[in-house]
Amino acid sequence: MDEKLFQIGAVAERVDLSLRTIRFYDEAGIVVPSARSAGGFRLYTESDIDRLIQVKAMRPLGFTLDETRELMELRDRFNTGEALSQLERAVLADYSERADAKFRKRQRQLADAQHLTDALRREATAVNHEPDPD
Amino acid sequence: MDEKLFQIGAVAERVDLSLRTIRFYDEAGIVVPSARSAGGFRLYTESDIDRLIQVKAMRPLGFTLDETRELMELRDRFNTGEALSQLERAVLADYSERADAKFRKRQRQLADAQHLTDALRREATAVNHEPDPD
DNA sequence: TTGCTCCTCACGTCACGTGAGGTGGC
DNA sequence: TTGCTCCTCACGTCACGTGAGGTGGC
Repeated sequence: MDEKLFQIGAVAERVDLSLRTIRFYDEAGIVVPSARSAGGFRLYTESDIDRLIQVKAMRPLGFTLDETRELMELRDRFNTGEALSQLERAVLADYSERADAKFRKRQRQLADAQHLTDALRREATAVNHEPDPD
Repeated sequence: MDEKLFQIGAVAERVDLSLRTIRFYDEAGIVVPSARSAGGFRLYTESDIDRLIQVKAMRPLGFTLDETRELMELRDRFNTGEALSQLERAVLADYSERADAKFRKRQRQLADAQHLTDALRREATAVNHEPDPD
């Protein structure tokens, strides 16, 4: 295959995650690099990097890393054509519903945050058009 | 004034924050209840509750609690008609800009999360329409 | 008086941040 | 060989969660 491999620094820059976070995801078994150099450097393939991007995208949903790992494993097995048991399919469907619910919750929270930033902007604008107190 | 006062439990239910979080915001000086009962119970006014709602709305922006407290203090002083110094007005404007930037960042992150939930929904739907593996 | 609500420690947790000291590789 | 990149501990941090043991108030 002779696949292109990336060291952690290049990966961090591409996906915009800290080195610590990427190492942490390795330790937690969420995104384990496909290879290591002779000297022990983590070496990531394009598909490892895709996985990191997926995991990063999940973060706003507020799943724990344990949940994230379980979900990623199920999705991997589904996307590689592996057959899932009845239970596993139910678990996958449950994650999907919970993800939707969490997404809608974040959307509401972000709408509230927007109202706040709007109010803040009005205040900051107003205060800088007032006469100087000296 | 004879203002209506609320115990922490009623407040928690109204604003949908945990008792621990509300106590934590008190300890951190972010939302300190306007009164205590003779027995030491925290007693919140409507305006205390408004403050809690504002603080809650700020959370998705990812400011630290120290920053949140500083910003709330500046906003309070502005909204009660107090004059702000040149420096304070600049700080307020800076918070406003940072809040906008953080908001837009969260918006992008949430859009990424939506793509992920969409993909997940497709997978979960597909897997439950496949033939049973037994 | 009972029971539900609240109180203050104080330790635990989750997802990392931040050095400390040491090695790898173009 | 130099310097930049990476490594593994390991402790720190932020925003709370979670009991433990005790008191308040309709």
